Amino acid sequence: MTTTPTADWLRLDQQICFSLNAASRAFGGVYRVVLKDLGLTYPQYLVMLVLWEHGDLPVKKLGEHLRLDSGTLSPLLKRLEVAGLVRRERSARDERSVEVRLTEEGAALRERALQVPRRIATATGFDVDEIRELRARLDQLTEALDAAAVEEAAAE
Amino acid sequence: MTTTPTADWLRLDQQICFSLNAASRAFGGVYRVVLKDLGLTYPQYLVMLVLWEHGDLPVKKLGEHLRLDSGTLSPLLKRLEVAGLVRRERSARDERSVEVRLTEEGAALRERALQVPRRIATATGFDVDEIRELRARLDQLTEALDAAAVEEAAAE
DNA sequence: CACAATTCAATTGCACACAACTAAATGACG
DNA sequence: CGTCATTTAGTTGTGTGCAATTGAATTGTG
Repeated sequence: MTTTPTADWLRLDQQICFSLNAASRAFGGVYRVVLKDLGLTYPQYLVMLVLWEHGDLPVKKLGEHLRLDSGTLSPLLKRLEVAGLVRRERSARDERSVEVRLTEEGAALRERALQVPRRIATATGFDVDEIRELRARLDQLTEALDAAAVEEAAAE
Repeated sequence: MTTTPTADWLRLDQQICFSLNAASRAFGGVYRVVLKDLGLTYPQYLVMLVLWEHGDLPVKKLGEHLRLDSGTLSPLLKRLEVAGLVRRERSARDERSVEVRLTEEGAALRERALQVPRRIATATGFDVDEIRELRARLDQLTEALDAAAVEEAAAE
């Protein structure tokens, strides 16, 4: 409705990306505290979530669920292996593929993790519906941004 | 309305943090493309935004605007200095402090950066009001999370 | 079967983010 | 004036995140 002067577009406090970035790091701070007893970082926790839900998976599939590539996952999985939570085994059927398997200890950790999402949800100060609403918005945003990134890259 | 079984809280697709993380990285992807001609990364762009808006600042103040500490800013500012966009000079009044100053080149870059926010805004697929709404939500979220992190940490 | 294209994980290099620590400078207080 | 707590950058170490490359294994095609 109001026309915005071009220079104002540069004002930091109008930058949606900055708010997103700040929220993302604020989440990181809460997760750091909450996950400390589990001995997990936030990305490691995400990997464990996927394994708990879907069972053993090759690295590739794991990456698809998390939108992460092997450059990120390889060292992360090695740390989880050192921690005794997963094993990595070459697939017999396809020697290129590496299966990530939960150990007993890794599977057992799930019990202690059950309380995490509720603690996080409480920390947001949002109720379930507000969280759902925000999630939908963010997913919509991600979809649009991914599409735009492809277009921008193609325009080079 | 519906009571959610505890186990479902662990389902990845319900994780607000995951959506936020995904959106944050999707933004990163668009910014990477858009900022490539400017020779800036996204965090470097944020630093330049602050300097363009507020003028020369000590590292400390810069960090307060961006919620970043010297461990992140020091190497980042060195890269901006190598790129010729800023100078870092010990304050005469307080030898502990380092003033970050825009060079001619750094100040000039602002002209080329003016188009960036609009390209980003277009990439989101949201109109101005939707962006404002989402920003408000995210800022509210960040505030709640920061407060919760302090409480959780204090509860140790 | 042979050979090119593809797939997949790992590695390398670069750039954050943040905790913990160091070191220098300042300021407050006795 | 001297001492000590505080402030401020910088450094180090760990852990992502991603682009680019490598190398091995597989698949598709003739």
